[in-house]
Amino acid sequence: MNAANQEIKRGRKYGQVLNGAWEVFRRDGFEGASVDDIAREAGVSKATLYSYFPDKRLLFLEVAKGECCRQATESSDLIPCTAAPVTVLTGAATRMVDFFLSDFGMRVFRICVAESDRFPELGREFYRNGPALARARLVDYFHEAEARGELRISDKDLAADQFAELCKADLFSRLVFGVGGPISAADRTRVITGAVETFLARYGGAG
Amino acid sequence: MNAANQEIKRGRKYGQVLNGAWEVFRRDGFEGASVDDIAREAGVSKATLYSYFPDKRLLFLEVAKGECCRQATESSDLIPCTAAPVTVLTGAATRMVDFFLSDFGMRVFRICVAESDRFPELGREFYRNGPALARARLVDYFHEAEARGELRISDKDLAADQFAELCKADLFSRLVFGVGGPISAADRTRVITGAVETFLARYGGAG
DNA sequence: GAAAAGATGAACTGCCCGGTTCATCTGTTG
DNA sequence: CAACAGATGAACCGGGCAGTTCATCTTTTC
Repeated sequence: MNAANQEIKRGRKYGQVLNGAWEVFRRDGFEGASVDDIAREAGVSKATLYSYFPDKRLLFLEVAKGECCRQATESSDLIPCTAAPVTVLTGAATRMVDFFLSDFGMRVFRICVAESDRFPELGREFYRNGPALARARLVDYFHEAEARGELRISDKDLAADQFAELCKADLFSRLVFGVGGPISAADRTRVITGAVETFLARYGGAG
Repeated sequence: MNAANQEIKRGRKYGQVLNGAWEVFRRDGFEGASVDDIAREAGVSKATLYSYFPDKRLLFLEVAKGECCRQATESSDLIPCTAAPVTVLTGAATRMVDFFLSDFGMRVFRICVAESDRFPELGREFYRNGPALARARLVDYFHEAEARGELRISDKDLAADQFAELCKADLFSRLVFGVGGPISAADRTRVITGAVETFLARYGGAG
């Protein structure tokens, strides 16, 4: 569709290469992944791989871009925003927690951080059609809810960011630093309800 | 003092090596740092370096451990906890934001994330004498403040985590994903006051 | 000042990896 | 069947890096 794709030859095994590359990249990161490993994982010869992609770096960018798009379209299912704020916010919090506790969310985050020097545009790309979308949707909802008198928020951008951060309480450190053992369903509901309660304590119209 | 230190020979240029290694590691990460670079940066021959440390991995662990300890002892200056909650919390928030916006905080975080596969114990070590200390101090303060009737918190651990997360709103994403340009003093105060206000809206005794 | 301990630097080994090449094989199309 | 494009794999190149070695130089110690 765009210029970047035109630079890259397509062929029968194009998809195989992308899938195998994503598998190895997310397992080993950019430096850790060897092109031989990728070719083996994709069930493709190294020569074939290099006939599609000029080098490892572009292959990585293509894979990451594809995954971000997939993620963006996948999570574009909206919420019914007319329900009570507790309901809407709990749903949003659940989806956010599910995401960054997911295998995918964690791996992408890891790679973004680890490769932020080599691929600064990668983090921006991921943010743009990931967290930024969620944030925009939240802000939209805040406007509607405020019009209905359900919420009262002066700095809606900050409120959205605060809500997202509240959803990470406890869980995020445990994941990133490997502390506190596996995360149970009870842990998740504790954090989610806590986030919603704290948020509504500040911004709830009935507060 | 402990077993690990006994395994490592000391010598005149021991400190030089550690300093140079830290410099290169925090600049280039673990994989990115070459032992030759470290030796050059430390003003020491490679042979000398290897006479102290059996391999690159142990050198890295020693450096990271030392930095974590230094950081832990450095930030052990307590807060006067009898002031009004707004004051105490604003002070705490400022210190937290300063930390994870600092060069050091960001680099250590990056390395922890990037090297979490190779060095899972590193993240735990960092958390133990970094965020965990701050959290414990906050929880202690919550107990005292609650006894004075200034705060009302049922789940104090969760509250401490929420407060820490609130301090990261907006700022964290911008740092990690390289979005939204440099962070101004106004950005910081906006987030800090917002965090304190939201926290007190939920847990403030006078709320 | 002499012996011992430590430091030097430069060369060297072995390994891994990114990228290239090429002769050969396979599948498709007319 | 013939022609052709794509796929193959194995060998190869060049470079970088971890780790070793060693003969020589410097510093400490007595």
